[in-house]
Amino acid sequence: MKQVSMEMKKGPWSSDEDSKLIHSISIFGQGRWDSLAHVAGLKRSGKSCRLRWLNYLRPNLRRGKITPQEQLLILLLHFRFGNRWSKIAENLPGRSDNDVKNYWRTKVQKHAKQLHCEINSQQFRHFLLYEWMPSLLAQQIPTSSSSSSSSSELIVMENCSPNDINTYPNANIISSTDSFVKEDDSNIWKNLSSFEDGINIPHDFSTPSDMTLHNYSSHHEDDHYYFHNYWTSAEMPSLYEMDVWL
DNA sequence: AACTACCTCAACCGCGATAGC
DNA sequence: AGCTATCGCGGTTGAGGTAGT
Repeated sequence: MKQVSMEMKKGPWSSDEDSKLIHSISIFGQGRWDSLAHVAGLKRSGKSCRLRWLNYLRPNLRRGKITPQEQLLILLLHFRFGNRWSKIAENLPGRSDNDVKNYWRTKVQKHAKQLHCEINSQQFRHFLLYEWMPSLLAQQIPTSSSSSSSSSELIVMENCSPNDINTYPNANIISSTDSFVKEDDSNIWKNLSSFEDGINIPHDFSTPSDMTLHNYSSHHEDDHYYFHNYWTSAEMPSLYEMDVWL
């Protein structure tokens, strides 16, 4: 029988409570949150402790405004995953699912409301693709000076055509929201296979004339360069990560 | 300066999934 | 197999801050 908790504290956390939780996690690690709350001497539910840790206390959390780059990624990933906030947050280092959810509710839903359209309507989708996302893209600042892990310069590809990827002979697609394989030459889009949401692309699919590849971020770790890109064509956005080692 | 409206975001709740007994 | 505890997720709320009047 589940013990009915007496005098469980709710509401904002004090710095003393934070310290106790951090100290306990440093000793016992994450998980078993109810017992963790107990050994920490906190009159909090395990649930509350878990939330406090994940959304506020854990290391490497990013604070402050969601950057245009992150906004773009949220919009793109929402096309793919819908309201699966934790899935979206996995792709935003240092951001919690709560951050993503809050952004969506306070900014995106509000905007849809102002436009008097449903958030999932074709009209709003069109607005996102052809107005909002391009405006976010325009706010991108090349990140070559922000790199910290290497002295090499970052390569930033902006608004290049799909085939420009072939200028990087060692480029491989390492993950993608769509499944496709880079060709040695010719048309890299040839092997675009299928979309999860049911729109099938035939294997002899050739690069459509209206396809545009956008780069919105790049970073590197050791010898690897990561490019996050998306392409737009026929109202179907896509997202992929390209790994280039030089 | 005081009031109000709006915004942000931390925290709670309910529920389904999973693990363990 | 069934029950209970725990975890994780998405939806929602509300306190505190800020901007506007």
